[in-house]
Amino acid sequence: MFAKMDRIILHVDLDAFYASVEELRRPDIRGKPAVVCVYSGRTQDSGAVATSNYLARELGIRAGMPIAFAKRAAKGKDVVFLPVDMEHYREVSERIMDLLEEHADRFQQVSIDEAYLDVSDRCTGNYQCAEKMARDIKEEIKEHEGITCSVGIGPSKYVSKMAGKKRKPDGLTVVRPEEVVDFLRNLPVGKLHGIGAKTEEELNSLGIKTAADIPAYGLPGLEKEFGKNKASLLRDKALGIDDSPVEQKDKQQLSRIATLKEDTTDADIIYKKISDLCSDLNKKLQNKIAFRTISLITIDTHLQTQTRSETIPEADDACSVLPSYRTLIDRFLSENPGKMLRRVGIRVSGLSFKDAKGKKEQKRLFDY
DNA sequence: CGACGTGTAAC
DNA sequence: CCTTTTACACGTCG
Repeated sequence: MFAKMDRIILHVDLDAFYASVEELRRPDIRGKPAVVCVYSGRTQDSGAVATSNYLARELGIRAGMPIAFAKRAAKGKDVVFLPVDMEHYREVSERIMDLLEEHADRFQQVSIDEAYLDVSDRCTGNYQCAEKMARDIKEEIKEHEGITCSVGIGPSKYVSKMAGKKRKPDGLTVVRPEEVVDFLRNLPVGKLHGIGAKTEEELNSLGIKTAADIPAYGLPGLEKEFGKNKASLLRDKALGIDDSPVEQKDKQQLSRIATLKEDTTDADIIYKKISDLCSDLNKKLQNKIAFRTISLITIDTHLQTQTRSETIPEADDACSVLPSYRTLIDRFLSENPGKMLRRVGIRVSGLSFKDAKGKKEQKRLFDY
């Protein structure tokens, strides 16, 4: 009989990634707080913070914050503000991900700066081995690319992710299977990966403050509040239960969104922007990805998002479906008379991948 | 059930 | 005075 061995999974998170990469090529900003920004281009300083380095975080400057707020926090201090350069970060990321993949039996990149490595086979259940691997990986990335990362090790993706959050930057945290419940127990629910502001608020209002409070509340009670599905999800997060495999997933959708120079209700202005976004998306599609559903995304002056979508005969060229987008725009406008839009976007979904001969292929969507 | 729209979450 | 991209769950409608 072969008992199913416990898995060992590493979560690798590149520290303050965009900022770290900038510090590498801009030695002059080292030792200073640095803020990497997405400028929206409508006014000076309109836009949001993509990443800040740890010195900037000490000033309270965090990802997602409006640039104008960050500037206020930086007032009088020597803080460097830089625009994002995604192309460059993607190059660096790609090289690092290639390094990481070498160390894994199974590999899953989850974003530009994060990946899971299943090392169960090569470490045969030995956490010492996994820890050594993590140190080797950290050293290798430091040596080859000059940046630090934080690694979490645990028996599942979720636990490794939570472990990694414990010590940053340049951290290494191991949570063994028998330690999982204790490790999570006293964490505030909002700290659990997958529990955001809304759910945190809802849990708190029930008197549920820490992870341990969740199972203590009882599954039936949770189900009344959250429904069967989410209730069991919450309980699993509290107890560190996660069987999801480390595997590269196919993309389900691709989208592009942009901020308008000025708020508008004008179909022609919107159409023009949509047409730009289609051209941009085509660079990604490369005539290799076909789609069956298109969506128009709108964000109004109050930052409320709405979508209008339509399933169409399969297409592989975003620009070729511009007439359908025009229809969606007109539909949206007639259903929302006078609504001022701030941002507009497009999305294609129902994707399938085509090979060189234009034939449909099964997997491989994640390559693009 | 498939299509569509919204909400939540994470980066 | 607030970016961008993706995923997924869920409610609703026909």
